[in-house]
Amino acid sequence: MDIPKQYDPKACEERWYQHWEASGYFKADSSSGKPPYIIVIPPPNVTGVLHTGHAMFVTLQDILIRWKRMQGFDALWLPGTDHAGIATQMVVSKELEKEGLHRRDLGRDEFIQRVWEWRKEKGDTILLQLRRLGASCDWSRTRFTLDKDLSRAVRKAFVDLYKEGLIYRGHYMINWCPKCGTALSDLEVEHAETQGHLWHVRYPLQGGKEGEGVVVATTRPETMLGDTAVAVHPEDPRYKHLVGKSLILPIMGRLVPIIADAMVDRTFGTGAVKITPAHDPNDFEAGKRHHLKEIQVIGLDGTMTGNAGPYEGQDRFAARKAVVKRLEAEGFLVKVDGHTHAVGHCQRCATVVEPAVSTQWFLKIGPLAEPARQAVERGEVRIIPEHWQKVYLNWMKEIHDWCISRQIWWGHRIPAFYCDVCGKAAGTNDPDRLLVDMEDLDACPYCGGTVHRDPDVLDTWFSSQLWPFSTMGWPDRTEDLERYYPTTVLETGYDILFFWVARMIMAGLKFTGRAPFRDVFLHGLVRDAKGRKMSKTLGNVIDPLELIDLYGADAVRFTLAILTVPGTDVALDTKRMEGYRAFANKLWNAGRFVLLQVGEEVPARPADEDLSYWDRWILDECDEAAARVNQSLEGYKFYEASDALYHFVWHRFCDWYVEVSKAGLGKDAPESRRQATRWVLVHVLDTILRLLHPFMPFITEELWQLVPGAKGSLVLASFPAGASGSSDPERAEGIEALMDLVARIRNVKAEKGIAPGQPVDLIVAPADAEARRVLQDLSQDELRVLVRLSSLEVTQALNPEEGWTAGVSARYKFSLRAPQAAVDVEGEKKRIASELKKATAERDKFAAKLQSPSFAEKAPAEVVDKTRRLQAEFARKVVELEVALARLAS
RNA sequence: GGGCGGUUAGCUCAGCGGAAGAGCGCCUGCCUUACACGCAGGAUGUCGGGGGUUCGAAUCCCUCACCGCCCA
Repeated sequence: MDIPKQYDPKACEERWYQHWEASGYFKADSSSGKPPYIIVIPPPNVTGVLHTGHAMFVTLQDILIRWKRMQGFDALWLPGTDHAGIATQMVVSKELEKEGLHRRDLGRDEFIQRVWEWRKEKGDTILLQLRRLGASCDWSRTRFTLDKDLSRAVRKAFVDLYKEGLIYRGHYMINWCPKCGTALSDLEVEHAETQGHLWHVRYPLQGGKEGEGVVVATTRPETMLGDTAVAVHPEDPRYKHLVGKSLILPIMGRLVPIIADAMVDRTFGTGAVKITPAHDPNDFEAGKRHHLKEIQVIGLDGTMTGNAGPYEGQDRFAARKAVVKRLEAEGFLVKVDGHTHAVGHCQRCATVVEPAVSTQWFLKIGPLAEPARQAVERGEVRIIPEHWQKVYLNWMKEIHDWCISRQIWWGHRIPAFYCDVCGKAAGTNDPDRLLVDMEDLDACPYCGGTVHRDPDVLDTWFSSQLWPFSTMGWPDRTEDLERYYPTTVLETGYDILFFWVARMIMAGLKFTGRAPFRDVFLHGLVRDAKGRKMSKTLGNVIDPLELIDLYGADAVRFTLAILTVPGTDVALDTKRMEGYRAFANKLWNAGRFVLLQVGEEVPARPADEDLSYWDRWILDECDEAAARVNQSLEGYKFYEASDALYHFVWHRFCDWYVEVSKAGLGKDAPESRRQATRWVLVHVLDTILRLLHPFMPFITEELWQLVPGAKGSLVLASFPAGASGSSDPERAEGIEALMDLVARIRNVKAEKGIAPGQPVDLIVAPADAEARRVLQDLSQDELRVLVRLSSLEVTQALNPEEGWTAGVSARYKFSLRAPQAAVDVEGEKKRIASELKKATAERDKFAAKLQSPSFAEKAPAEVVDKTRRLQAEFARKVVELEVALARLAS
């Protein structure tokens, strides 16, 4: 067998992936009779590039899926992509710009054609990239949100909600992105604290004396051009007498009434607020209450309208400056304060969002939110980590209607029609709700006249909310829907809890009567090494494909998994990744060692009595590790599971058992001992590879194929269940005491400058009969391998002689001598004194505890016991170190 | 303004009622026949400040400070 010294990911990743996929291992099999375990993928946008967020979810979801598949579940991981309306339209528009074209130049149909072409080219690259990470998706079920079937689901959902009266159309205040040229939902607006100004402007009182008037404070002075009132609090003594009178609007010269409204916060600014119903959500409401006119002064393109008088055609921000300048020049500007406030920005293009009044489609959310709230409250849907549940419930309580229409072209076109003849209009004037249906209309169902279709498309998330069941064939009652819905786990980033998760729960309950998943696990966001958000402007974006090239997919996956601590964002440090590449290599070499020792023969299972003390110990540890992995994964504790594996493989198996096995494999060892050792090595390696496979699929498969007796693929091998608590605690303590002895001996050698390879003479005196048994009967050979010995003597008492150096460990004291090493008495004293100091501190700490009168009474017996044991152990150590020190001094 | 997190070794973070931990970094030795992507040894912490509950607090409660996120 020829195994290279270094693991080379490039040599096997692609090969194994192709083999797995071609063998159909990832396909769910509804006829298998196995219990199903289902995850639907958070569909990546077809905009095309794999980012660390994708790497994260692939890692976590693939771990779950592979783990459950190995456990014997009919595991289905359903993949797909999202058309991502605004984002994709933006990307393709930019492509067009390179050709000097605007989408309007092409027209709607041709533009959409171009997007489809683009999608065809890019849409599947992302799915290929997911494969590079090892994603074991059932690719035969790949879906796209604009597929015919999924589009039908979207239409069905829209039609049903419309017929039920939950979808309506109306003239309301919405968020408008002037750059994207579309309405946005509240969620698509990101608020950023911005250092701005609070301008105080005096509006003169009509018929008042010179200087008489009301001062209003505003952060957006350009909107004053559209003011139609000034509001004060009805109880405000400063302004009570003015209510009903009128003010002269500066620049425009228009009269605006002073109205009283309880919404006014008397403590903010001057206590008087200008009312601009067309450009502020609160003012819009106030305008409705007081029947005020809406004067639109800022157009949807972000420039001032004809209503803005002298500023018509100016950009909104230029107009702001100009207005302030003029107010100042004319003496209306009273003062300017610095003021930080939250400014809304478009999630997609970062443009400042404009509150605007516009006719849009809305989904009445209350009736959907209530059951969705209850489902989580009752625990039908579990959100993990738990604190997100509070966030969810909080949001559900304050949820408001959802603006679902978008003024773009790429997406699901709203199936609503308007009559050109009788004026019947879907959403607003359609008494029998005939103008929205599953089939397109050719003629008005009311008058037979010609109709035209709504040009708008739906918010992308409107289709995403149906994803767990539209991908399964809904609204048809397909086999897949019957078997694989509801799904088991929804795993995604917490940043789309509202956008996606909450809406899926609402839609799932509404359309299928069932919550779409049982568990929701929300992972943190991947940030850079310093914990900063990755952004193009910061230049700290990490490309997962580059990482895979550098470290291998397994190391990338393992890093992401072990960094996933519930509730915490992930700081991705490539230093860290180097460490897990080293881990992969460590595993590789452990495998190399075992395989080279064992050869191709399948070792026979040894009789129980042939197992050594160390054999039994590592088998116990192995069981414990397996149990811990299972338990941790059940609770979505990816960090715990990965850490348990890392620790077991490196610091139990490699550091100790592999070393110790060299004794069992030695030429002097009896054949039964060698047989047993070989079996244990193979058994533990096999278990490790199975346990690690969900985390590191490639390297584990590559190695496992070489394990004697391995049949088929590791993908379908059974996952070890392990057993916790079944191991022998006395043995574990015995081994630990030996490890401590070894560490102390190595320490003495290192401190004395004896090279690790230099053999020493050793005399060990165990502290008790058990310690003696463990060393003398059970571990002599092992000890010889762990520390190079030229001679070993186990005695009752140490008789110090010239040239020997003393050491004390937890259950053993010892003397060692290196033939050529000189004894440095002063250095020796220093070393022992420092050990003595530590031991004394420990002893006193426990003694103090025991001395507290109520400790023994109130603390549980095993705690008191343990404290006594530790106190005694350190007390003994102190005494022995003191003796050793005294000898040196004499 | 409302809510939610966080503050533990130089850095990134576990631990969440019973001996202060990991990885990386740092220091000192080693090519010891699986691995230098390695081996062995070592140093490093008033567990943000203050108060309380408890036999016992990094861990529970109160309070303050600072940092971050979400929602208005």
